[in-house]
Amino acid sequence: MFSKTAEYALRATIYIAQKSSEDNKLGIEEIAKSIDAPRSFTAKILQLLTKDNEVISSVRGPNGGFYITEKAKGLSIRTILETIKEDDVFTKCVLGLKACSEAQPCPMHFQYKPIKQQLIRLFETKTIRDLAKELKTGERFLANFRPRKKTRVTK
Amino acid sequence: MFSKTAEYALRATIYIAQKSSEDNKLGIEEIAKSIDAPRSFTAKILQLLTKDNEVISSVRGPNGGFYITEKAKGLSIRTILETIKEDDVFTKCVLGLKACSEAQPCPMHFQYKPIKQQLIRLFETKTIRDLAKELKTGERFLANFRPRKKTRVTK
DNA sequence: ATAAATAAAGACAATTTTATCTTTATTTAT
DNA sequence: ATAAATAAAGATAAAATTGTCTTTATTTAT
Repeated sequence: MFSKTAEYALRATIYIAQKSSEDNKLGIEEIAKSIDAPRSFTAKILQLLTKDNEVISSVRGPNGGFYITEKAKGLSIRTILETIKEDDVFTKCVLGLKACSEAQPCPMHFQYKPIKQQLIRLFETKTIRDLAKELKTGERFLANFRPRKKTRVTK
Repeated sequence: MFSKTAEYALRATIYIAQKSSEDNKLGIEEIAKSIDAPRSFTAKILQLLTKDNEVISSVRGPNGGFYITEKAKGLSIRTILETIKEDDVFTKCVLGLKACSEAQPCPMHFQYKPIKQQLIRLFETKTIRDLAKELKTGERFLANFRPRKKTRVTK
């Protein structure tokens, strides 16, 4: 569904939102490791998202790193995808027809329409904060490996 | 959502299903033109789909070309995508997490799940024949340009 | 002021996807 | 049998995506 770029962008953003704050910034090393993505590539993607500090904020130097403001946490997941220009799913025809429209629908158009609308609704409704919150409960995961079995506490 | 390969595969298959029969085969030239796809690339993709004549059938030589058997027209749209290995949408995690599962869900998992299921249902339910039929009514389009305005019949 | 730590920027490289071109094999019609 | 028409196969190339490395700019702590 999404490109690697989009996947890493989403994972990184959610991770940063969960773990960071203005006075607890995260380094690229930690971020990349935590979301199981290539370090330098992730850095490049974050550069896109830090343009004008719109989605992600960053500062350089010691104790620098990435974080997300409370305000930015209110942005929708779709916004992340729009920022990196990966929002084709929401706008394009399933069959890739430029001319596909309500007036000149492709054979999938009307059947796909309600699904697409749900997709849009989901990605527009869900905020960065929402996803970060879910993650915090420990019932959702970003790490790409099996969790260690809960060590049973023996008396 | 889909790669160019998948888009062309779907368009070509639907087109062939609508226009061809065992004794009216279509040449690659016509197919590519009709679905607005690069000729040689489309040929390559059709090669994948004609493997074992499973989805699309072909014969070489004069009056040769591509067609789809009545039996194959009963195949689902998902089958086309599976044949060319473009069915990630139906199987992979939205965030690209290999470890994502019911037991270790990503933050999007449960919200995305019903949408994914509808997607699967749509692509598994719809057959090649269904889409070809819709196309035949003239109320659906594959061509990627605006239709000429209906010439008004004057007395 | 200097050194250290960090992200940003830029150049490059590898891989995958998309696309084209040429040659070969097959089939049909003559 | 031969020529013509077609798809199949293979080789190559262009473009896009994914990934890495090096240098630069910025910030902080000393």
